[in-house]
Amino acid sequence: MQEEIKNLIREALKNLSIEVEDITLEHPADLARGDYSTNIAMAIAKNVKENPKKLAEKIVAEISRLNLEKNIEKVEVAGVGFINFYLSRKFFSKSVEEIVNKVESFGKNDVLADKKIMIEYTDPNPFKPFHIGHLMTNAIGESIARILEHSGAVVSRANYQGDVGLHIARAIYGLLQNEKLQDKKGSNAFQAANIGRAYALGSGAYENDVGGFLAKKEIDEINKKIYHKSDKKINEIYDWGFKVTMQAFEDLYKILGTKFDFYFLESQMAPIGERIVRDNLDKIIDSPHSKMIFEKSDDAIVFKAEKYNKEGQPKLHTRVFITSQGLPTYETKELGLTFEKFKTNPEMNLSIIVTASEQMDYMRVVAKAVSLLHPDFESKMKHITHGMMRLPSGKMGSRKGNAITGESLLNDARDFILEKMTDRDFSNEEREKIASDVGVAAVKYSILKQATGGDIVYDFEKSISLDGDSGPYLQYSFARANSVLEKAKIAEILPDPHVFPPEIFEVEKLLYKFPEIVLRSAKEYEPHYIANYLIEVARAFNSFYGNNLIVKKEDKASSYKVALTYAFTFVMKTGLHLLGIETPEKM
RNA sequence: GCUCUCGUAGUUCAAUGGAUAGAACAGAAGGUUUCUAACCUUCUAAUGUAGGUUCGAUUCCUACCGGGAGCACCA
Repeated sequence: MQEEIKNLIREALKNLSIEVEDITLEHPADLARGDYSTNIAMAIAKNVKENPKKLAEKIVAEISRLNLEKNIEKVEVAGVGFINFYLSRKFFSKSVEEIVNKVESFGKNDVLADKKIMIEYTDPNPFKPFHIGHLMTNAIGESIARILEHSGAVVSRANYQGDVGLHIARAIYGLLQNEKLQDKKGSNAFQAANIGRAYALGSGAYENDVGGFLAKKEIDEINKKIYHKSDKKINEIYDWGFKVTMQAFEDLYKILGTKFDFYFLESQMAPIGERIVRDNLDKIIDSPHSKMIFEKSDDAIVFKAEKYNKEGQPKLHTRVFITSQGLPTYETKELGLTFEKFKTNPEMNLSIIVTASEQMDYMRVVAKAVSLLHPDFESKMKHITHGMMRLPSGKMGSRKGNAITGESLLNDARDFILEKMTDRDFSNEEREKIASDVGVAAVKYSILKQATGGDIVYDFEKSISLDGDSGPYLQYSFARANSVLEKAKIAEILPDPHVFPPEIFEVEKLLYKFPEIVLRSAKEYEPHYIANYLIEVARAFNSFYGNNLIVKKEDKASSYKVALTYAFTFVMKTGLHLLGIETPEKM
């Protein structure tokens, strides 16, 4: 449609002997101002030395002369020189027909056809709680993965875990201090929660160790034992703790709707990265200034990235890759990880990492090192960052008063929804499943409704709120629409997009835009365009629902309204899927 | 100090350089013998400050003010 209108404009301009390179065509913010709009008259008015409004009128006259396509109802000049296009009733009924025929493939595009993309996200560490930041990364990563898939990409999901390091020593210290926490009965979540408590215990002991550094010393000792696997008892605890916390994460992924294809462990990436760093130590790379990548400095191996700073690009700084103790740092592991990803997937076109924005600066340094070592990779790496979950002061803690973890938040959301569902007639199993899906929707939506870059002020009450601008609102609209369709089946009213009524419903003016929205989300790696769009569509549908009786035998347009309702459910279902949100048929 | 980010209704968020800055929550007023009221309808209310570029700026540039993050052996 967009191209059709552009060609029409181009033709009209040609008749007026005006040449243009590019025509911008957009949707006016207000539906009352038409379905498409162009600013072309204003843009070229200066060059042609004509009043923009008069020019716009000439163009419109020309377009009208060209015989309007039957898809366009009318064209008019508005404001200071905009040309607005109003699409015809027929266009909208055809778009409803298209959606009904395509079902859930409506909205797909092929800009990334056959591209192989790996996306790494979530990255919780074994022995530590899955906190709300992981929830945030997971929601964003999963949604982007699905959006890219909808654009034709072959996506693999990767998770990267810190399976060695001080955090584990702290947890094991805690477990040794309080053996009750080593309870091996109960669910994975229960055991993992105990390990989380042990971690908090060990962490506190490590940091507040004023009495002669006993705890600190002991934890450092445990750390070495973990590294060398030299202590049988610690090995046993480690094996159990690793397994049970990783399994607890899996249980959460299942609830969240994520399935990873690759797991990378820090301990395995370390030697890979270390070899790369040591092999390139003091090596002069081929560059006009004969600069080195890795060099020694105060016994450590560092990368003085600031040497590569360029005007107009983010400033880089020095990072330590191998400590003076000879141990690889996070940067080296990340370097190893990057190379390992490309090695595992030689055909990979793009490697995406999703993390919090605090990691932005050193990831840039790592990326620079990678691209100096392997220039091919430079354009194939993308780091997507998101803000922090900030808590409004005085509102800490979950409903049960504990610290908020990802799991407690999801549980609280689910319980809150269960309370709301008392009047509905469901089996226990159904009820649990629906409450879980709606709870996940509430949390995910509150993360995905805003642009990924910024912080999110995390308000528990609001995040599980079901009103207005929320995930459950979207699901509710979907469930309602389904209910209408059930009724239509019973009444034997079949959908028919051809018998349309004269009036055009607002929801129709939104549904056909879905593919454009998906495309934009894919290009910008931004799920929130879809979230905002779905709210608009849901609102329009709820309004339609409120003002029309859809299933009504006597109404000739009933079968059209049923078709429109089907179209709405398909778009909503697909859109929510792209956000990583389930669509219960009933709620 | 340097770098990166962000400043929009009372609050939490939108707005590919365009028209009357859009929602939600909170507040005010209505709506249920009809398909799920987790809903609908109506009202009140905002671009940090000062310049610049432009026909036109919330958006781009500069300075300032204010919040957040990062800046050598933690991840």
